Amino acid sequence: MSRIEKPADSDFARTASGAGKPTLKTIAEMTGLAVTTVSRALGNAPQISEATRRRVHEVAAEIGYLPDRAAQRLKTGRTNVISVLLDPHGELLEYGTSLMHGIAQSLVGTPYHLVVTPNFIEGSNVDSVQHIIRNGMADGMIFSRTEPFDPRVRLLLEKGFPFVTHGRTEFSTPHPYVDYDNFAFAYEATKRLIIRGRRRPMLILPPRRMTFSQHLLHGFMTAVREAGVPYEIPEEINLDCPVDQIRDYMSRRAVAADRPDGFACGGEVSALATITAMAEHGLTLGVEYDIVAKQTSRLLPNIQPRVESIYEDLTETGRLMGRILLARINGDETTDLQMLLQPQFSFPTP
Amino acid sequence: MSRIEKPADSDFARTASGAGKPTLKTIAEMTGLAVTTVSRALGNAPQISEATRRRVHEVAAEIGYLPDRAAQRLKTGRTNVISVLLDPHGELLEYGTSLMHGIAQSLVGTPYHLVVTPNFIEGSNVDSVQHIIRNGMADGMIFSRTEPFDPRVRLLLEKGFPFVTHGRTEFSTPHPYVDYDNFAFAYEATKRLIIRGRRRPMLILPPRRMTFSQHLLHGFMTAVREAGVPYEIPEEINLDCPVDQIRDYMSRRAVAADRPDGFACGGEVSALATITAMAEHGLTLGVEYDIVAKQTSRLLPNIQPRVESIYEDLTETGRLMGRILLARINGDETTDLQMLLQPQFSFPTP
DNA sequence: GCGCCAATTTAAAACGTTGTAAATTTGCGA
DNA sequence: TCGCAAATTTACAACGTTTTAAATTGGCGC
Repeated sequence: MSRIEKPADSDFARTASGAGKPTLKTIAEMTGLAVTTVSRALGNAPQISEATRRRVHEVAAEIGYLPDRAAQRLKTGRTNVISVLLDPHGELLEYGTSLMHGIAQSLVGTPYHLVVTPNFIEGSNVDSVQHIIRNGMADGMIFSRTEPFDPRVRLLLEKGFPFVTHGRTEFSTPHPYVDYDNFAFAYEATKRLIIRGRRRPMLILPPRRMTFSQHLLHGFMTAVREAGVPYEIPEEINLDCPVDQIRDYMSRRAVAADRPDGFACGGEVSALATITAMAEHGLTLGVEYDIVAKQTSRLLPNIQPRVESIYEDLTETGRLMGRILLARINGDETTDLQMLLQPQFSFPTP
Repeated sequence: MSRIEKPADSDFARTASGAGKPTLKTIAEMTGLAVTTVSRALGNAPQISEATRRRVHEVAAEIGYLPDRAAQRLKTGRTNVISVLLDPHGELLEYGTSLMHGIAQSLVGTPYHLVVTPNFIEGSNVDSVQHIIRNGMADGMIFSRTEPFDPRVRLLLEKGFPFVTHGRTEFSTPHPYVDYDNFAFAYEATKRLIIRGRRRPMLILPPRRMTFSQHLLHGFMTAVREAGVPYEIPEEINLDCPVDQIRDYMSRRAVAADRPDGFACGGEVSALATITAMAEHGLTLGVEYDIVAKQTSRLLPNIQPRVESIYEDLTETGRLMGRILLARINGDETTDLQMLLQPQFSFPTP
């Protein structure tokens, strides 16, 4: 009994344009050379004569030859793949496709492809990493939102697998990362609030487990202590909370006797939620309170009321991450492997 | 010619970590079967006895065998790759990673990987498609923002290459798509503006060349004609324009004698820009004018002033696109290949 | 013209999988 | 016990590339 044939099985591979793709053999036949020679010529191996090297390249270009990824991968064990771990929170506003665009840009002109890997297993994102390493799914890996002792980083370091993180860790072994100076951001943001006369600043943090939460906290605390003002850091909410939850919390705080009058927001969403909550109680931005927010889109400067915003360029971040990862994969030790991007202030500090 | 028999010794198995990834040969040696048999057993081929089929599966599971993608791809010509064409405008707010998340979700549990392909060549996005088809880079393709006679679609249809678009075309040959009913959106949005007493609605369109621009226009015009009110459709700006350009335009229109008093916005950004521009001239949402906007994030309902918004679920869209594409690749003709998602109104039509 | 080393080119064997065709075993009736 | 088909397993050849080792060519001094 023959297997139940899939009806039409989109047999693209067998028909039409899928077939007849030029291979090394094609070029070999056209030039009268051996396949091996063609391979070496294209790989610019040293022992090939300049004449044949050039001829092979010419023919290859003419017929639009492109090496078969599968065959190369099978033979060499190199995948030419960069894996991006898709963040469960990436669906939210904060993380647009900017990072992805940046990474993709850095890969143009290289043989590397960008493969998006969702977290297969809920919660335990180490398993995705484990899976990729064990099964040789990629030559390098990129991910975000690191924790001080991020188990993913630990595993990758242990295995010696190339990677770059968006965010730092506290491992003693250094590893490649691109990060935003969240200390500087929080420090500057808070200082501006204070300079404007705000006397009870609030900082809205991301989930505590993430490294950059500490950096923000540190920056905020430094500014607050320098000024000697009281402050507030809500425990109940964080930047990953649903918008309405943040708004509700703010709404409750808005009516308290000791309500905060300045907000350092780590993202656009929390800023908007705050404005909304304040407005519900007749409080006006710039009058009863101020906000300084980090923005990753170009959105905030264009809404009313005007929020002071400090920009984080995620596209550039992605570009750098890609570049660093490629260098890392190529074993290039000369490139800087760690980058700390400075906040871009719309206005100079007063 | 007798093969050198290794006794089927369980110690032969390299159960431990690292170097040697298990292959069919590993399983063959462990079970004492031939590689071919193991392959068929794992593929649930009919002529394998139930006993061996089960045993092979057990061993495979035990050692965590996973077929080598490169080898499979090389042999079968199938790549197990879905290519997503990265939109040059995807970096903007409107298109978050929602679509990507949706697609990725639909691929979980399948052997398919999601490869993000940027437009290599500026402007001419047909070349990316051409490249993917010619070089067999993927088994299927997904992209957005179709035009009525989109050259990408034409090419893909011609070549018989599996794909799904986000957006429709006007080709007579039907092709798989998932689209949002932008006619319904624009019609409803405009009707609501009119019901609220607005007498000069404005519609902000995406670039005219895109199919859904026509749909929006049609929906808007239908509502406007039914009501017999004057209307306005700016030529100078579109949804892809930078935020400040939209804001400036709105600002100019706000002071005109015949200023529009109702806005049907195809996205969050244009809505915010409009609010800002109006506020500059002392015009208040809900008093001098109204907005009904399409939102793809959950942002708008949480800002102040309150914009009436109609939701488009891009994650669900991505999920559907993935599902349809997989069905298409498998030659499954039973699945609906075209889906038109209806707008989700926050409130029922009065 | 010969020998020999260097410069080129080449054949053959892999990488891990699947398809084809052939070989082996099994079951069962005569 | 044999024969013969059906059931099951198998060997072998690919897919397109790179690597290893071997073969061919060329140059040059004699």
